Amino acid sequence: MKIASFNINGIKARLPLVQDWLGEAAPDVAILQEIKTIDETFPRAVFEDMGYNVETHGQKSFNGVALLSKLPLEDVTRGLPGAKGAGREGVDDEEARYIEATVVGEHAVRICGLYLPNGNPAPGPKYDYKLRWMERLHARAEALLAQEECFLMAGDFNVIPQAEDAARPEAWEKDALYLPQTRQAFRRLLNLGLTDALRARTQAPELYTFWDFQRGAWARNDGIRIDHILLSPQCADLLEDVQIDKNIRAREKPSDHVPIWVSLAA
DNA sequence: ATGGTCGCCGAGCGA
Repeated sequence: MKIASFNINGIKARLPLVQDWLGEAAPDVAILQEIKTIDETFPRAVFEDMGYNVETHGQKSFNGVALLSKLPLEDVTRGLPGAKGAGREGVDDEEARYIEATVVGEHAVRICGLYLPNGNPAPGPKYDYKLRWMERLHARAEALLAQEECFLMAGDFNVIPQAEDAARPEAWEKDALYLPQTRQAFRRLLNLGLTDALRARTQAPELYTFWDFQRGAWARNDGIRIDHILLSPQCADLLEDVQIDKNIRAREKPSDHVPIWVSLAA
């Protein structure tokens, strides 16, 4: 089972690219972030015509996540539990950043798609929200780990885990993506027993998933690795391959992120 | 130090 994550930075602007990529990469499951639209205007029929089941958790203009799957998406939940002032219709967050569903192939895999808050500027209320959100994600991971089943958390974590995950780490020292507290919260997630799929397979440097639109970052390969797929122990047992589709960044009208995917014996 | 670029939508914010 091939499972891919891609921050598309707006589905309206990215539809041709996403269609081309899905046709070529043919993931069984695609986890999308920053759809930047409401559920009603997400072009679900385009993906249904390509053989995908579609579940979205959108909002107007910002954020928004979606799951596409060739197999049925079961037990879909929207929103990360634990927000202060949780409320509307079972959704636990003002910002649409989290969706879960189960896909059943040879094994059942719980898919957790997430768009973690950027957190800049730090310090400040946005950084506080990011750290609280990471605590809530930690709690959700603990709850899922207690079930001892196969699950993965994938998406745009907005975390540069280590210096080798940035072309110029010194440029990020005061940034919410790389501050010590941010990286500690990410390590705490891994220390629960989750596996960073990419780092389980390679320690190679310069494996980036994001290049800023500004300053010719792509042309200079001034990238960072902030899109991650974390595997539960039962899921890590099934890991066959992990890759970053770097070539997608060189296309017409690219996103600033590229896809990352795992292949599981599931 | 600043500005540089995108996408959302139709001004300015978020990244």
